[in-house]
Amino acid sequence: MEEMSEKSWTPTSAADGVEQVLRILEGRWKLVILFHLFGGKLLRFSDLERAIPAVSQKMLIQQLRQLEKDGVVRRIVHHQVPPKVEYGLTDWGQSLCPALDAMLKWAALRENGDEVN
Amino acid sequence: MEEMSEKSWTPTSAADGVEQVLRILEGRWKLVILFHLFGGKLLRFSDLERAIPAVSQKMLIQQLRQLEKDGVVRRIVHHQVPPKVEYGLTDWGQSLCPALDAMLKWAALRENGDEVN
DNA sequence: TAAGGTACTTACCAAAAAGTATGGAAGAAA
DNA sequence: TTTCTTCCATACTTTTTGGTAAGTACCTTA
Repeated sequence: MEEMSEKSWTPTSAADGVEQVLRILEGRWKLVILFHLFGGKLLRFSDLERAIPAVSQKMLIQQLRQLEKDGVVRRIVHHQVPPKVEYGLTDWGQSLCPALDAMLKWAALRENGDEVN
Repeated sequence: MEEMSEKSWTPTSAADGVEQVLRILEGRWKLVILFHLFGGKLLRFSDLERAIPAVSQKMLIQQLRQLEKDGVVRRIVHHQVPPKVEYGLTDWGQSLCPALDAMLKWAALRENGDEVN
């Protein structure tokens, strides 16, 4: 368990790889959005507003757009009036689960009294 | 593979958990520092400066201090003149590997032509 | 006495991210 | 014609983060 993946990384290239992921995930509201969409759920813009009351419309759409651009979220437009737009995860977005799980497990290690020094 | 860990998470609590991890990892230089310290290496302040030429002293010490405060990095002071201070990872810091690995794997999925839609 | 190496501080400025407030399009229903 | 719903867009302000430059403390060696 001394290695990272199968590829050979330098400290810099590995850091770059992880940073790409962080850039996708970081942003005040992205994780909450993602966790609301996991499990194949499709939510409308207004559903997300209700689910995350603290977010402003500007922030919500901004984070959704970035997630979409990064290929994590997909946008389904129904041409109706009033408008109906649904948001869901792409397959790649769904496949984030193991990584997030690993982070939660790491965070959990802390409380479990494992010596940190 | 539909669940997150063994615990029951709400979208909000899971997002909070992951965000705690992101807050530790995010910061312009933290990942590079971490990847330089992986494998039990002990590096002096000046070693890190040389290893990461683009970082300023202010930034380097700032990121190190934050990592230390978060329990990821440990600081070993040798009382000498000129000063000698070494930095290394804590056990918990080392145990970050699987999580970072999962992120690299996720990033790699993208190129592998797996349909994103 | 002066110069130098190591590990920092501090003051100051710029850029990026987040938040607030308001406005608008597109029709359908009253 | 006015109103209503939904999904945004835009201008502006505040907060956070990152960066630059300079200085400091300590003791050693020449």
